[in-house]
Amino acid sequence: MIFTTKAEYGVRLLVELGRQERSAPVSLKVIAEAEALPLAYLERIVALLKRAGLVESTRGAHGGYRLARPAAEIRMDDAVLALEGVVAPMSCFVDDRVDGRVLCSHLDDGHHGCGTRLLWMRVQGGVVDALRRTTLQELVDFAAREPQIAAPVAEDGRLPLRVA
Amino acid sequence: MIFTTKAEYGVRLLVELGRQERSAPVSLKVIAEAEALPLAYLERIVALLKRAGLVESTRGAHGGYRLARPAAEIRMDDAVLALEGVVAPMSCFVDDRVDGRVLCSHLDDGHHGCGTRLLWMRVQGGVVDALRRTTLQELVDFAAREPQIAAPVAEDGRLPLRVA
DNA sequence: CTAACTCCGACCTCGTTGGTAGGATTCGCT
DNA sequence: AGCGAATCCTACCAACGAGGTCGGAGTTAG
Repeated sequence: MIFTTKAEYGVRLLVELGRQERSAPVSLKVIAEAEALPLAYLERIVALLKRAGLVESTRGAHGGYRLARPAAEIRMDDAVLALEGVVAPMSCFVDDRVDGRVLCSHLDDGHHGCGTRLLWMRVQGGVVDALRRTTLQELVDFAAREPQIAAPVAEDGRLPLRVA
Repeated sequence: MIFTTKAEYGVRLLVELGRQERSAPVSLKVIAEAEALPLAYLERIVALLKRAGLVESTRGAHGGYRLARPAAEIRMDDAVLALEGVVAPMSCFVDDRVDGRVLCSHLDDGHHGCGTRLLWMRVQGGVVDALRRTTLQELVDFAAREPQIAAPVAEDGRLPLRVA
């Protein structure tokens, strides 16, 4: 699998926040129940988003989180970067920010250059591209008009954050 | 990291085979030394390529491996599929071959559909696309005209498979 | 017959993933 | 003032997969 649950849960969390665009802050407890995710784990994940400036928090009673800026201005490459760290196809890919190029550390290991570099660069390009051209707003809209397969609302007592 | 060393080593191995297009079979030992990879581990990796029909083997003395078809006809999506198994961005992605669609298992978990599906589908599309439009031949050519950073030939006693 | 190979399965070690536990701290409310 | 709801923070932990080793058995040219 390419991404871990950090990305999965983190993006889900962002989508939930995106539905309540800029209203009162939403507590993690509510989100955890709505998405059926472990609260304690979510706490650690949302910390990543906060450090990246994608999310704001207010502490104390009736506190919670909300988006730091409109969903349309949150690109998913920022989100995933914050959640997963650098997205690279192989461990030998280091992004050296000096000249902005991504290079493969196998280059300097003696023999002919790493024959796989071209491939991994294309793959990484594909991923980064897909992430960058997707905004949180799109995901929110997409989730909203999702076809409901069955039993749309909570037969197990869970509450959707919002019905539509 | 997106891919494991299986993909890395496996593709490297294919590139090495690609350089000797259809000559006598090359033994793993030679490749292992040329690429500085563990022989025993390579054995298991090449088995994956063989099962996928990308590589042929001849046993016994002076045996070894060679490409089952011309490098230009080997697409990297086949290679990576053989090496890594299905490439999916998340564990919830199952590719059900009945109708050819890729779907997310979170769809049937009650509430509103998985808000992240659109994103992961785009990402997967980007990866698969990059893999499919890259042939082994391209990698062989690319590796051949690699700029040598320094000390091109073996100061540590390792032999390049071919000087080029 | 033996050296050089491919083939195969069991085993092992280490780091990461995905959590949990337990507590501070900060605030609204009464 | 004080309680409860929330964010914050660190430490801990079990399970799993990644990456690799080992030992051997089957095959074949010289």
